[in-house]
Amino acid sequence: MRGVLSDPAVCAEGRTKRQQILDAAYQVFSRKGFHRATVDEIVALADTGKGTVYNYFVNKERLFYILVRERSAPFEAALAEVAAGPEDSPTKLRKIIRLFTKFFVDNADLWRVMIHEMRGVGAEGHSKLAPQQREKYREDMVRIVGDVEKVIRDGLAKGAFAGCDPKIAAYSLLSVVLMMAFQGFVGDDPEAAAERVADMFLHGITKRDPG
Amino acid sequence: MRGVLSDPAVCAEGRTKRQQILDAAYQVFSRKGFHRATVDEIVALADTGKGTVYNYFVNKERLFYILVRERSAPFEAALAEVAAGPEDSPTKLRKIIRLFTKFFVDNADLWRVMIHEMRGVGAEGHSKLAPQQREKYREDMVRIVGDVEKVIRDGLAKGAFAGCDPKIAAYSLLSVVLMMAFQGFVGDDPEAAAERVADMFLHGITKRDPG
Amino acid sequence: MRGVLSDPAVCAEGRTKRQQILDAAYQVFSRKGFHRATVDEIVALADTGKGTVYNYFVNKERLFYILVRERSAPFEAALAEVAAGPEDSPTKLRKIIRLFTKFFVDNADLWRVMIHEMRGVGAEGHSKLAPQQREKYREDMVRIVGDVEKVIRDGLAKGAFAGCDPKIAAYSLLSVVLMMAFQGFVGDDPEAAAERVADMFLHGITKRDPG
Amino acid sequence: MRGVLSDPAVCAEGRTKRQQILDAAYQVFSRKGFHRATVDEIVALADTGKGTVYNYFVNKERLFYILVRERSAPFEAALAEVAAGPEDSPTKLRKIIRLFTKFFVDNADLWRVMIHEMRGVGAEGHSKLAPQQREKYREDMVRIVGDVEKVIRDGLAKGAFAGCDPKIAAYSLLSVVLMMAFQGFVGDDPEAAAERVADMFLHGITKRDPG
DNA sequence: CATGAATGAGTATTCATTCAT
DNA sequence: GATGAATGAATACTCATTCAT
Repeated sequence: MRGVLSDPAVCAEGRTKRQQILDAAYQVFSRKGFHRATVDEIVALADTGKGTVYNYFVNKERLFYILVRERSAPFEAALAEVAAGPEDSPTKLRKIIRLFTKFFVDNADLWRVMIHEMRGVGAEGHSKLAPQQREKYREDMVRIVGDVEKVIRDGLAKGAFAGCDPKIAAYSLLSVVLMMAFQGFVGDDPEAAAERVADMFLHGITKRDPG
Repeated sequence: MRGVLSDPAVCAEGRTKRQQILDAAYQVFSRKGFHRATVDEIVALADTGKGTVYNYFVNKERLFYILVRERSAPFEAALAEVAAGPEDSPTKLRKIIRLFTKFFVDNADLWRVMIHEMRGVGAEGHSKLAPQQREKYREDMVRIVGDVEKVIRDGLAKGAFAGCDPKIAAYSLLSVVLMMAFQGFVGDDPEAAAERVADMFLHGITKRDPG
Repeated sequence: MRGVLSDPAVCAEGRTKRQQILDAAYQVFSRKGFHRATVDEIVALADTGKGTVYNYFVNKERLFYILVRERSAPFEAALAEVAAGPEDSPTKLRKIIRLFTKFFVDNADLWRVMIHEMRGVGAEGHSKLAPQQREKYREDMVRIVGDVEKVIRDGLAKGAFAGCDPKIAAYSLLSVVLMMAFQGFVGDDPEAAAERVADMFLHGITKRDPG
Repeated sequence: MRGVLSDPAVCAEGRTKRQQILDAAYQVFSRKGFHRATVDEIVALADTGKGTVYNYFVNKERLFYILVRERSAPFEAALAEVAAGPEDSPTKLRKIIRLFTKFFVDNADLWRVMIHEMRGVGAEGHSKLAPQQREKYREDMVRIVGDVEKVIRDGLAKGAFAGCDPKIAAYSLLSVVLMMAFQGFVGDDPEAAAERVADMFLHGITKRDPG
């Protein structure tokens, strides 16, 4: 048997058809949203045939889901690692905000589409997505928010944080970073943007007495 | 001007056909989103004919826009009044958060759909909306966020707030309240929920020294 | 309200859109069978728009079913009338064979398609038809065959017939007449063809002693 | 000719790839009909590759035709033998009915599909089959029915039968046996079923005077 | 010969919009 | 103004067939 580099379906450019399709789908879904994205457009961008898409993905819906999951996986892993790490809670939270920010710089559009499609992370809603498919999104989402929530809950227990509901705080964090990326407020320096959000989040906007 | 009772197309129930359509559209758009909402369903709910919709609104897109605008108008007015009011900045901000929260309890779904359709408040995007239509949404949005931004900028100038970009802070506020409503975190007591957000927003989640 | 002649959807030619579609569907289904018949072709023949078909019929499957049912209804009624009539069994059977023959001269193709789609009158089968739809066909079929069966059973009880299973005989009758029509054996004189079948059916092909 | 064991593509189980495909095709075509049968399913059942099918058969249509022909060949031979045999006509006819019945117990589904595809044994029709392909089916069919027809014609000439058109009688016979098999009326005892059909066919259903 | 990844022509169905009444 | 029958452009998905390995 031949090595990976000459596996079937590996193109001259070294990307498999499957990857070409995912890359094209990323662009089209991000730009158009789920409904307005057409398989035809994805196919044209992927430089492949329509049937090929359906060889790799059972339907448009699954293509979208797998795209989101594959794009999110590295981020999810990094997030889990930080959440489980040894640092104190504020440090973890700053790291997490940096991770989120960097992730959303690339994936804000895709995520916004996903969140729209699942319509409120679990509520019965407006997308065509099969309920069982929506549940998968919800689970992925809950796992991510859950990591953040855990860090905040730890911080509350250890006296580093106070006066907030950890779940609400976690969702707030996510929504603010998502908004930042989405509005283009992150700009060229994600690190700086992350710091700004972290400061606001940790200390609020009220001026503190210097003394 | 003639009285309501002699207005054209005022029905027995005292609602004009136009209003019946808007009410039905609100329900359907909120529940289904823009794309999955069908004119047929709106018409069925409005207890009117399909053609009638097109007598009052040039197309589905404009119907949606006008719906959003009419629903937002009272809120916008109240917001502007508070923003222009005499109170100090933190008080204003708390009031604003309360207004937002109450508004979104009813309109979170509609707004989320709108924001999705305009895709990022101005960025070139995924909806079918004509660019000029999107620009209208953007203007409405900017006006609303602008009021909040002004209050924060005032607070910064007067030394009540510190260490934040007023525009980012304003958008953050909006995104957090929207998320709260959307996730069902507001519950039965919007006032309490608003206070929680205000506290988090003004003071952050870091534990302050009691001394 | 206006009379039937000026009802909406009544065309200049006096046929409703619905009827135009059914007429076109009859031709196309008869000529092409269910699968190879395309809605496009039906629409072209019916001189109407594609959407119009779906205003009147929920889908291609239901269009086919309703077509078969409406085409069969008068025949079914006549059959039931004869079956319930006062004549003796052989006379009834001859009348029934005449009815079948005349009916199949026009509808053999449609019926063959239907029988193929229901694949064996009830067995689990090869068509795409929803099981519940197939059950409807089966019921219609059983009702028709049942009328014939009853006549034969009566004849057996009254000593006019002998030596046959009434159900099998009924199905045999149907299959032979269907075959005759299908093979073009009926020709210009359905009455004569019916007599030929009736003779064969009543007396067999064995030569009887003249004495 | 080489022995079976050294034939190309003879598998461990002793069936050639070609035969595996035919066996699988028999099952799938019988169960699903021509259109709904997919090459994919046949391939899966045959435990072979998709391309292999096209090495042995030019296309799905020819695969179906060859399948029908190979399945029918032994039956055709036996039928011809009986038809050409020395017995008297009624005996031959009874034998033929037995042959038909036994054959259709296994092949009724396949035949019904074939007859549907050729749509009326020669009439211009609804399948995608090339006209020249349909002509082949017609020839096979005519040959089979022709044998039966000859036996009946002989019987008429020799005074054993009377009062029937031999062609119509032959087709009737075929259609009744096919129907019996298809409706599951044959049951566990094909011999008995054949006798029942033969009796009905030879003597009709009219009660004869015992005297 | 055997294989199965790639392909695209073909089809049912939806739904915003129009317009004659 | 009110209505709803008619329309057709748009779109996801299937599956027979090919061909490079």
